[in-house]
Amino acid sequence: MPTDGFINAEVKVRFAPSPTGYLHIGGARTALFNYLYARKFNGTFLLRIEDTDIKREKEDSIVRILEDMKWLGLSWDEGPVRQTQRLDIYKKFAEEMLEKGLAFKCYCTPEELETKRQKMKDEKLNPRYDGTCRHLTPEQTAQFEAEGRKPAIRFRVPDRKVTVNDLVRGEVIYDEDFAGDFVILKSDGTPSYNFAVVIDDYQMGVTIVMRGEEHLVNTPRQVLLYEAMGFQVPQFAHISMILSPSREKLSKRHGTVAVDLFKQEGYLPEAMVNYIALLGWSPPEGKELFSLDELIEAFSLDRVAKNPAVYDVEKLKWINSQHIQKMDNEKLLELLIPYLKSAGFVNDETVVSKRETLLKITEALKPRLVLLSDVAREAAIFFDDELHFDEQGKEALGWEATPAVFDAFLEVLDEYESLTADNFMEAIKKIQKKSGAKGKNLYVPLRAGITGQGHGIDMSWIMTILTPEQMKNRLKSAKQMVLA
RNA sequence: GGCCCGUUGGUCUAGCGGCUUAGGACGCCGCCCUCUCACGGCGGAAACCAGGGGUUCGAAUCCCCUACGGGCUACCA
Repeated sequence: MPTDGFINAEVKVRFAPSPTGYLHIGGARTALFNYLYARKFNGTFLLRIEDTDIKREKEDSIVRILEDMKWLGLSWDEGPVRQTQRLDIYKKFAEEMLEKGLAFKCYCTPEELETKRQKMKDEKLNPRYDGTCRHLTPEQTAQFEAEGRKPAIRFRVPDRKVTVNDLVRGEVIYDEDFAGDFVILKSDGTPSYNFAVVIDDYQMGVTIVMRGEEHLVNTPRQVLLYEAMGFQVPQFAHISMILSPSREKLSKRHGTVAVDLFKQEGYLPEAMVNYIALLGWSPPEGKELFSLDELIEAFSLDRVAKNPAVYDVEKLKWINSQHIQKMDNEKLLELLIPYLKSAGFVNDETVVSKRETLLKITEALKPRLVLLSDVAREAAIFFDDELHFDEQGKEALGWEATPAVFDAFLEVLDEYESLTADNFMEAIKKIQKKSGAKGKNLYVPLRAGITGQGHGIDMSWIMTILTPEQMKNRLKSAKQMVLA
């Protein structure tokens, strides 16, 4: 039995989404845990698409899910395998079960079943298949066939208790009557979910079935199928769900839940992965900031919580900002460029020609970025030469010391080709001496004069990144404001 | 209705019978750093461990009941 703590090359896990839309953070977490487990134990990570319900659209959805997984950095070793490409396999196994008497054909129509189900509900009975076709005579079968009815194939569910041993939840026992004979092959020849998973997980050699809690109750049915067919039963690990802040099942109504939308909003994949891991798994030590590789190292199934987690965007934001701060400037700038471009601050040419300046801006702004997209707002003072005054900036225009500071600043600026980390303090001192202002009375007018704002990043950054020419122009228009 | 799973500050969680006056993180508040904002550092408020019964010398931790939340009960996955 593979357990946490030693390397097992036989470990094989899988992520098996159904292509019903996009990858949301719950699915992403299931994928992540599988990925972490596979990597931790040198195992294999299989990706399988459960697309047997042909009524739903899926092509677009599959593409999106694969892209999201790649973006998160969750690489898989096998697949994607599509269940729709394996339909004859399921059919073959279903027929085999028929031959062995483990299953039977059921000619009941969906309408008939629905009527019966409703009736049972009304009589406060458990709505389940009543066994109508369990013991059909050859004559009855012939009769139905003659009517042109297409049969579904149902599993003859054995009448006994089933124990599921779950790596997260422990032993869960189900009574003998927990389920009626359920369909394994629909009348259109496609397999039902419970049947297809069992065949697939068995044939693909999956050793641990790690999935969402919504599948826990399906598990005894699957265990029965494994045993009926003589397959070795894998281990199971059911991960609790992720709930919205209103404690409901997550859906688009609760803000951003789709992975690709987080990407658009300016979250880092490593931050997403870090945050998602913390929902339902707790690190062995106090540490909470992890890279993917560190997660692989630290992950273990026995620290996965049983209770559902409510997702909280505030903590995600914090984690995102932390990952941004850790990133080196070169890499961060690359990620920022798309946002700078769409804000109209840079283009293909200036990205190259002004690279040094852009790197300085990146470094200056780094501590203030929560989302990558914040750069559009934060970097505006460097690219937009028109002053947009905020309340404090405007107020500073009226200060007594302001005109003198502006004039001193203009004069001093004439003395420099450019301001740098080395001569910046010297320039400030000169302005101070000429204007007679110091401290707040010096800095706030300086800041307001070239950015229009009363607060913001360190003046040393602003004055060394902007050119003297830019600053002079801005100061002049600020002077106009004072006079007006 | 039945069957399962869950319930520690607003949120994520630690805790797996005594180490607990219940620890950490986000958020919130205050102080420090500082021209300001952000970062960072320090400190604080915030949980009668869902409620009630047991078991035990001793329970957030074990058992039972109740409440609440969720899942499943399909020819959805």
